[in-house]
Amino acid sequence: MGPLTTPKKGREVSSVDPWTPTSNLKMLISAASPDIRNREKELCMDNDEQEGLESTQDTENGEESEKMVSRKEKSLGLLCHKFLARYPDYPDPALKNDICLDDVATELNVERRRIYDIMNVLESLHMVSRSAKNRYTWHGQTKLAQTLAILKKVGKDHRYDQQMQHIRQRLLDKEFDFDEEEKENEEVVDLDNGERGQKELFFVELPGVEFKAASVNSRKDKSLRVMSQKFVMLFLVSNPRVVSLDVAAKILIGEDQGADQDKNKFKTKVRRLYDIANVLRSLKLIEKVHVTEERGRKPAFEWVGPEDFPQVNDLDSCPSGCPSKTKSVLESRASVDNCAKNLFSSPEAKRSFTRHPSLIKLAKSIQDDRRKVNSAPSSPVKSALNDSSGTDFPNKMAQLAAICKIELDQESVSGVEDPKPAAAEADAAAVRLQPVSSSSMKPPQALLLTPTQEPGVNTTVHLTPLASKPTSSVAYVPAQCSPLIPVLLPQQQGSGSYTVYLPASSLRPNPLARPQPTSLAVRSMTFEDKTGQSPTGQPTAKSQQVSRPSEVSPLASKRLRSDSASDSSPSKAKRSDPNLKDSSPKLCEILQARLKPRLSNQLSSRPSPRALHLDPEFVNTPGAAVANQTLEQSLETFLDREDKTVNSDGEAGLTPLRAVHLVPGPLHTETLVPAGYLIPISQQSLASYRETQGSGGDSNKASTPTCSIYQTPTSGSRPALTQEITPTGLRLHRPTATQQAHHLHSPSPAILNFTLQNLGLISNPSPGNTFAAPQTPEHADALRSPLSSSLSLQQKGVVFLKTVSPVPVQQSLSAQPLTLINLQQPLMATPKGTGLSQHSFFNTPVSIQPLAAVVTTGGHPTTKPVYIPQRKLDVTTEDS
DNA sequence: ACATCCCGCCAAGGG
DNA sequence: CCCTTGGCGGGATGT
Repeated sequence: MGPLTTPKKGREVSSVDPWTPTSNLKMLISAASPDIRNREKELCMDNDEQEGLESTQDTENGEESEKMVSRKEKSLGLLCHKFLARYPDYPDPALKNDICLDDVATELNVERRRIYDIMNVLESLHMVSRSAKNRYTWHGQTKLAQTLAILKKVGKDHRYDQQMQHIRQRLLDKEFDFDEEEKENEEVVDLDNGERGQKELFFVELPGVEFKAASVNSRKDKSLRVMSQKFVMLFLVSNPRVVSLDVAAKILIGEDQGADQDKNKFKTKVRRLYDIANVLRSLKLIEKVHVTEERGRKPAFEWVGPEDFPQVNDLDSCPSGCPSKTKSVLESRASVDNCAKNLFSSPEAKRSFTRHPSLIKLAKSIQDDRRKVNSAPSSPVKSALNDSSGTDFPNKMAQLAAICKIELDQESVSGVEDPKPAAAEADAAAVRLQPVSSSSMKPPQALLLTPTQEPGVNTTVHLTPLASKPTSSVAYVPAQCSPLIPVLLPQQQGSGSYTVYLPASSLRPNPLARPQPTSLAVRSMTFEDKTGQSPTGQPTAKSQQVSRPSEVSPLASKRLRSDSASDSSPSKAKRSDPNLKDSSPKLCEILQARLKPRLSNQLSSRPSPRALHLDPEFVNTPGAAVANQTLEQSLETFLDREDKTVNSDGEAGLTPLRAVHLVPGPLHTETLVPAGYLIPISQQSLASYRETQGSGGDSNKASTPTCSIYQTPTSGSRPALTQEITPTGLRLHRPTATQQAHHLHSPSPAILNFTLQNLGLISNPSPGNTFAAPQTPEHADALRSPLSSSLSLQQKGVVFLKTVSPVPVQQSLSAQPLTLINLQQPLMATPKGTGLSQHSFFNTPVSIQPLAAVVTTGGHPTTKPVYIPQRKLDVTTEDS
């Protein structure tokens, strides 16, 4: 109820008044805290002295007074507020919102260096983009939803959630149980690591935003930018949207981290995280909180931004590429070129990607670290965290797949192809609709506000169909499920595609050595309610827990083995990488080619459609040597891999249940990803591939072309939500049923496939997501996998966030907490919620104690699985 | 004593 | 060579 109302309100409000964070800020600033005003005054002018002088004793001069100003007044967060106040949240695309660093620095009266810090994080969210030397272009939140969706997707692909779990566990273990379990875990982990070496990703770009300045290209991988994106990803993939500083730092350090340097590195990383966090706070995307464990409180941040968006799917929808496509063939071309450039620093790229110097540096450092860590043959690694090298590969593949999907969507849209099955259509519709519904979130509003842009473009074709069908209902649902469900991004400006740069860090197959636990260990958590309010009661959700190492280990080991077997060894992976590289460019071309005809007339404005960048290092990976394989081969490999992985997962037995029930055939469906790839193929010599795949991998695909595949995720996601709601035990059965029910419209095999995919997808989305990635080798999760989705849900459901602010969002519904929560969050995102929060925030200018957030998890009755929450976590706002 | 994180040195890269 | 970027870590400031 609360949630519902909230949303409505939010929407209403939004409808009435477009949500403009900036505007709100401005208003708040002007109206609210004097402190802020003072600061502004100081900045802007000199006005007089107002009370602001407080700190200063005498203040002879305004200047001096400023000097006296407490450090807080100079905080990056405050500076960022000031900066944000200067631009509209949703700038008119038509206008050129140019930002001159010099001017800003002067006006804000700060050193330039500080502006760079802000710009870097804003850039990581694509709120600005460097247009030229001293110049940035302001995008505001126009692309925020899309960006977040992508980041979430990428984060999941990289299994950040798992990594976090591992780290947390590790920390806990160390703290608690030092030895035994740890060792086991370590070993397991090690194995996993060996298999997967996870790669780090580099900067994720949006289609429309790409780096404009050539200069920029070279440094895309800069830490602040990338770190910021990673940091955000952590929030987006974690169940309770709470990320503790130490965990984040460890993950961001490069997974590896050796014990020794760690300390220094850790400190530095933490410093940067604070910098980033301050900006994100000013953006109202996160709030500071404290996680309380038995041991003590740890600083942490909670995501308070929009939640919803869909994953990659969004992109697809967004991609509406239509517009982009339309923009121009030229652009596409250009984009392609860019892609190529990005991907390959040098022409030689194929063979070995050249790294940018910076990259090299990173790689080195990373490698060094890893070496240290790994040096021990069986250095412990966290299974979850890392992924085997193979994993990395898959991740990349996934990214590519995502891109492909997007493109496919576009194609389908433009082309109208689609033999989609009804179900697929429905799903698609849902997805597409979502954007709108989702719009409850910012994005939608944005759309409303600025109809000009996106409007027509993207949706034209897509929307229509959707609308026709289930629109409202469908849309609605998604919204609820939002978290899991893929939502289309409202903003379609950008094409769906995004570029991901992978760092070389992952060079080693087993990158992660398990970090040694630092003093900071985090515990797994269960959230308890602190305030008595645990929401309505149900309360108990558990946060996740870590599966016990011992338990996991066996499975993990199994999994690993299976994976390895399936994977055909590292060599394969290596090969694939190269292939990918090759393929990616090709794909781009292909896509473009396809698009061109359709696009024929488009506005040239559209930048590149999408580019994928794989990390050069990728190439470097173990074998490094790479032969060029044809795209086809690469694709095939990729597909095979996925299949295998999938199978392996099944083998793992982790969650065979799901797979089995859902679909026998469907399993193949996983091919979703593959499908994406397939698409590209189709263009070239696609047909053959598809067939091959289809026959070999999935009959489904063949039957349901890309569209179905594409959609699948969406539909799947939804169902998953539902399922999740249900208790664990029931879940399995139920979910299926529900899903089916959802899909009832069209029982076609395609549907089944979708369901399967969905399951997989679902699993992915779910925090636990053990399952999600077909490829994931890991392990411990495996146990969870079946449950994982449920757990995650539970967790979600369980967790209640309370905001000090009136808004609220806290209610948790007993029945389907998740849904509610999701809604709420979105609501939060919605104007009202935000407004409130903002108010609070603003009121307390500098220090910000925005909302106190309390996360409580109840006991978590349901979790049967191994993953029982071991410890409690209390999150409290830190105001005090 | 510890958490935060500002400040600004200084290197890298581009022109 | 100069200027823009921005990594990085000392050490000040807040709690």
